[in-house]
Amino acid sequence: MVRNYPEISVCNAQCPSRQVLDLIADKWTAIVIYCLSKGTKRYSELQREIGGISQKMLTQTLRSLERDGIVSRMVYPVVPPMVEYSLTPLGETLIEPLCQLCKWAETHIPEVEAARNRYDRKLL
Amino acid sequence: MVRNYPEISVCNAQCPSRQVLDLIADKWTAIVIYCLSKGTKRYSELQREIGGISQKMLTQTLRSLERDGIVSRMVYPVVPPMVEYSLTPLGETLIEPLCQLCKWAETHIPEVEAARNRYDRKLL
DNA sequence: CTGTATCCTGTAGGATACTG
DNA sequence: CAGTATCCTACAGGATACAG
Repeated sequence: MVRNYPEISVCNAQCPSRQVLDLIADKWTAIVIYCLSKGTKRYSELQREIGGISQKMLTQTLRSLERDGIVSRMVYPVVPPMVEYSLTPLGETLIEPLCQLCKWAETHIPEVEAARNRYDRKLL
Repeated sequence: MVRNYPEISVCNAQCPSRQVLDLIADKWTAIVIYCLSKGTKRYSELQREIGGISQKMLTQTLRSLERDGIVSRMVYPVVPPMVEYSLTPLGETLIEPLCQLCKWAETHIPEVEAARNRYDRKLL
């Protein structure tokens, strides 16, 4: 089945790409994917590696990503429970654009901070 | 001046790259930048092209981007007022990673929608 | 260990009206 | 035209406690 979209563009409010972008546009999604891009991780590993995330948000983010087919969840029937998370093939295709964004963030910190200081000083 | 960061990584809650990522991680920022990547635009043009954005959010997003040195604001002293927005050189460096993300969103809509349907059906 | 269930708060962000 | 100012609401997201 082929659906017919009025116009494929993030600028178009009706375009589903907006929903996809919305998914990325929360506090944790990008970071979780970034973390999983380095390989399969257990729940507790993710929690440990991602500084500041709450259980609720980690679970919620992972569920959402699972629903979207970006993350797969592997449950091992052992005691105590063990659950592994990894990126799906679809999820893998997100690594490059997302990592570029994270790299950008990591690389351009000083410039942004400088710009902010300049701007704030002007306002006085 | 060179600042010394404990560890440069988006996974680190103390890393300023988190702040930068937070900036992108709202509903409109990515879309506004995407729009400006196609050239200088007036306020009203942006509002017209970006479906669903309110005046408040457009102004707020633009101010924030200006503060971060990503967008520059050019005011022409005419009546009625005319204000042009464009990307700064720093802002230009964001185009590629951001556009890749938008492209991803536009390209992978069907897969994500399919995954969601699959997931939701399983839950019944 | 991997979650769920609640409660609670701040704030993102929409709607509307007004201004130089 | 390019914004402010205000009001209002939904919901993101943290803290805490509990469960299988």
